[in-house]
Amino acid sequence: MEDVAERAGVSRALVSLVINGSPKVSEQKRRRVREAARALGYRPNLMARSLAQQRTRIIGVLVNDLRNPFFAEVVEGIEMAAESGEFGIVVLNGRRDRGRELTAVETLVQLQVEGLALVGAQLDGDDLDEITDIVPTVVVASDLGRPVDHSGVDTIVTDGRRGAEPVVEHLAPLGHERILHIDGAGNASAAERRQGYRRGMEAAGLGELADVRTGGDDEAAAFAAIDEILAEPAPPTAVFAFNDLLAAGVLDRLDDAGVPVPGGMSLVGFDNTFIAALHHLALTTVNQPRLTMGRMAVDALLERLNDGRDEPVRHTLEPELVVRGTTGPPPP
Amino acid sequence: MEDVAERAGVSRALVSLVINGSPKVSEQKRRRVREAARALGYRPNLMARSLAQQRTRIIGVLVNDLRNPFFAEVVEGIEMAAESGEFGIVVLNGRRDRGRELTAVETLVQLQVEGLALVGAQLDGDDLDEITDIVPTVVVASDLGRPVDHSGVDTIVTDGRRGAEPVVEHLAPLGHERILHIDGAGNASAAERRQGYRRGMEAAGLGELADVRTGGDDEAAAFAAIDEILAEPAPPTAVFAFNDLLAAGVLDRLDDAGVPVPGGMSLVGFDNTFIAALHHLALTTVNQPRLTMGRMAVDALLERLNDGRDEPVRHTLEPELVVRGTTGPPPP
DNA sequence: CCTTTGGATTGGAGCGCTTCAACACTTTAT
DNA sequence: ATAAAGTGTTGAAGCGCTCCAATCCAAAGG
Repeated sequence: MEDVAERAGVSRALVSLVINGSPKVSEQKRRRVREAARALGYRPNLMARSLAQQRTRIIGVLVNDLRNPFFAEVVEGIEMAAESGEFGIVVLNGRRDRGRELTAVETLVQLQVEGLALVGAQLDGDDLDEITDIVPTVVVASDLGRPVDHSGVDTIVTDGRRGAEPVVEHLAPLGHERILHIDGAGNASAAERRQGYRRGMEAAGLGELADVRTGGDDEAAAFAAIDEILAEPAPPTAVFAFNDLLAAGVLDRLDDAGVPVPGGMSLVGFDNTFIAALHHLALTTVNQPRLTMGRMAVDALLERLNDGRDEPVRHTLEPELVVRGTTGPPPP
Repeated sequence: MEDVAERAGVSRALVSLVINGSPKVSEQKRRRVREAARALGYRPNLMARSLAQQRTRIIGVLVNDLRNPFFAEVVEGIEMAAESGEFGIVVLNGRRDRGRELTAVETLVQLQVEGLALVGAQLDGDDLDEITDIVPTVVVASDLGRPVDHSGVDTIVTDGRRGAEPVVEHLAPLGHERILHIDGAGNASAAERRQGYRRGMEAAGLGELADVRTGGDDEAAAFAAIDEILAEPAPPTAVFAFNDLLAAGVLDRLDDAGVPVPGGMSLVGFDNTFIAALHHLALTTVNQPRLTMGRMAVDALLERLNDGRDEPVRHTLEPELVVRGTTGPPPP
């Protein structure tokens, strides 16, 4: 910067003004500075700038698992919204590991992010308590494992219960009674989806038959559960999986076992990722408005940052059942 | 930091030493400082630290499209390798837009990243020329559209030609002659894969029948091409798509048109993403060692950063044909 | 007892930028 | 003519940290 100033024959302060597009710089000097900067290949140091400016214009994003297309798309929504709000984002990948999530949040805070978006993170209220005093936080989730209750935290959730109930309401009238749920294990969104399933079963008068097996959040996590139920005397006629990835795993396993879908078994996923839409899977699933979730998350943060809002908001989005080809009447 | 120092009854310099784990601090003061820091909820400011230290320990990653599982996994490989090298990564998403890629690189440079990894980026030599003088760069690609030739740039590529040729070598013996390639359009990796296809066709004595249609890099990009060829008098009996996503789109469209796969048409993808492995697709495809590519990219950067290497390296990985269920003999 | 040694601690300069008050110079009002 | 009010421009302080050289202190050596 020194060099640029010298070459343009002005002070460092003026260079700064030019770079930040200040209106009160004469056209002449502006040109001189611009040219000097280009000639020298000058690039402002973002670290120094942030330090001096006491702001970074960065939103930190912690995401549960980038390999899951669902999260990738939420992040994309966040990115787009942040961009139009003149913010950048830094994405850190928790890779399903709570410990990693913790250090990731720590890193983001130390990076001085101005807002924090937790996408499907496993962290709970206690972990966040300290953080949210420092930086506005928004939790984006399919639903909340343990409800967050802190005035510094906004939440954007799709109502997992109201997403899961319709699944049962769709299956029961088709004639299914033994409907199994393979859950998301410790996943943040698992609990509420489980609960929705249970309520749905009860509402359909199938409360006694409700059955939940432990799954996880990727293809492989379903294998054990499927092998297990197929070996049972009265296997379920329908499976409701925690998410699309898991459902894809179920589908594979059923295929291996020669069970036709939906002829021999109906199957429902969750998230409505592009995988579910592939005709060869044609997975019945529950849609979540991913891009919208991302946008709302950023909006919530910007309201705090720009407009000074300081009471929390809770946005709940309605998930929506998308019926495709993996559900039908149970086998006779 | 001032506060911590005061509370612990030491100087700021000592606090710094404790935080950076310097060995020459008495156990007593170390404890005092640690405790004061905890009590005050002190968090070092990464920006200030980087500025003073003149290094960031950050590797910048520019990725073509995070929604594509292929790239997501390469990034995951990069992340893991960076982590074990004590580096953090900042991932920016080009979202298939060259302009965005350009600004993203600019941002990363201004962020003072110590290394730059371009994953499937569309930028070419000219764009990089200026950058690579400043920061060690590694290009990770399925292959190189235009070969990069700059002493500051390392490359990790899978040989697209040697990935594409075997596809033809697999299809031709099955009896296919009219083998179509739907390409990646302007995508960085498209050219070489196209070339591999052409050579394969020629080697199989089918040079005359080589036919390339414009595609892209996601599901939708294939629709036009498929509709087109299905309307022709002598449609191909096999399609080799630029990548798995594209292949999935082809599969969908063939499904719509009632063309059985592989009965009526054989289909091959590229990348061997988890989508291809789903039994219901069971897509024949070409594997690329994604995690390895990511790791090698970081290794290349670290060699420059830590060991001072300054000649470029070119690593070429061998892609591998994975035969699944979407290829078979052509219809009679 | 004084000097030496070496480990522990500290003051202060400096990293590259922003920003504010002060200044110099023009223009307009009086 | 002088004062007032703008414009442009600049010097210098400060952002939160690191790190070097200098200092301090206690133990060891003479």
